[in-house]
Amino acid sequence: MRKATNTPTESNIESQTNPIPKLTKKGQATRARIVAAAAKLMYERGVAGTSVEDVQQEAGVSSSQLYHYFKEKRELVLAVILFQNEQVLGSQEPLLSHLDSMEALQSWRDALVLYQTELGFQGGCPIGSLGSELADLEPAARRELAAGFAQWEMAIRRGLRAIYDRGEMRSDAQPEQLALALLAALQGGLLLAKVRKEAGPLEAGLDAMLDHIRSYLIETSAK
Amino acid sequence: MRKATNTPTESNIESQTNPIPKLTKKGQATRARIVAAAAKLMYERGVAGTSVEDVQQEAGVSSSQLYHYFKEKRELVLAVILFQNEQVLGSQEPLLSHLDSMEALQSWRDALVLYQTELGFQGGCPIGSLGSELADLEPAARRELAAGFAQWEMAIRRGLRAIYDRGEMRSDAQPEQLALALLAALQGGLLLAKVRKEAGPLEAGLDAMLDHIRSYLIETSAK
DNA sequence: TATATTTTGGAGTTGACACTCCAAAATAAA
DNA sequence: TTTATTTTGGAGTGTCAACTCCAAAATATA
Repeated sequence: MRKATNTPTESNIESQTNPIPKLTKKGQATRARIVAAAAKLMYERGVAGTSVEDVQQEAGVSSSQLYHYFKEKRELVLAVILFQNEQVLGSQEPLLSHLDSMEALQSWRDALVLYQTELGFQGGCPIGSLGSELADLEPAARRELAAGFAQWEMAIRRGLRAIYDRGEMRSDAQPEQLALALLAALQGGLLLAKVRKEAGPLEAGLDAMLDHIRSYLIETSAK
Repeated sequence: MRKATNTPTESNIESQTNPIPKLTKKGQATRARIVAAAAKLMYERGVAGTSVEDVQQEAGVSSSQLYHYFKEKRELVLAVILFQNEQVLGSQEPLLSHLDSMEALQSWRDALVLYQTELGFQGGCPIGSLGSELADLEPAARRELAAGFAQWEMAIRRGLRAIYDRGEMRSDAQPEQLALALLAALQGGLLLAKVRKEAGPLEAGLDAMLDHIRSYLIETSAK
């Protein structure tokens, strides 16, 4: 996205209200291919580092095709954000939907660390990276990214809340705060791991936060 | 930075080995003005979103001046990173160099939250933002950013270590891990706050981690 | 003061980028 | 089958980006 060039229309509401008005099965497939290609490239190179032409090549479509499905690059970026929101949340299922025990939290932590290690600590979190780049530049993008984080936070919160509601946590624990703190530690850990190219920060952040959560557990062996 | 255009030279070592070979007093001032201008713009718009021409205008210099002091944009970016490393660490002094009590940690936390609130949660951490954008694209930049984080981590670590060495922490505490975890929570909190435009995530992340550190304190009232 | 070096002005070059256009092919609707 | 709509190909277009060049002014050095 080139600074603030050619930006005649500031409107950005109508884009996601009716995202797919009338698309043939073939059309939907093409559109999906474009979004997936854009998501991949923007994850690897950032939004500004990915040209529309790059996306065309990666998806194997022509210029007119891309602009048939997306009015402008910004609209494609919004579609990519929705795509990544689904991907990130989806790829953590079913772990994410059952974070209602210390064992489940530990498994989730292990899976995250393992996955990032396999990736070589490249890319970090798709939502986090997009957030860092776009939050102050594209209000519409910021909103969607915040929604993605909120979904994520809620999934964690539900798990902690379940533990709390089962009476396994001291009453002075605040599952909501802990969930948000855990997400923050995760995001920070991912960022630091990406910059340092090592698992240490991610492990330290998550482990400390899990330890902290553990410290609120009641009796029944705080394993 | 435009994709991978005109990138004939991959060498990037000689740039910071001898950063300021022979510069007049006037020359140093001009160079400093350029770096400060670039740092400001890149913090606000990202590296890719800031053109060399933008920097020229902001600093009030001509094209030949900028390219007299910096061989290419990438070299300017490296200078900006060094600048931000100093700025970030420097702006937290003297708080950062005396994080050797819970009270000091709390004051530091309060200052961070207050500052971000005043900023309207824009920009986040200069090092973190640059890290997110550049870590996977510019190896030299990644190294400098990692060094900046390391300095930061060390400052925190020294504080926690002092508490530990005074015997005020349980012996099973790991000041090194806690320091890194605290930095992760801070970075994640900053990122989430930037995306959500509210202090909540930053407060939750830091408070949880400070609570966790507090839980290691021995007797002497865990205030 | 004389000479070497650094600093500056500003026009110019090359290429990439976001986006447009128009007609043809494919598909759906009637 | 006919007609309307969607999908596609591919060649533009204008702008802006990074970077170059050369000579003049300012400053340091001898």
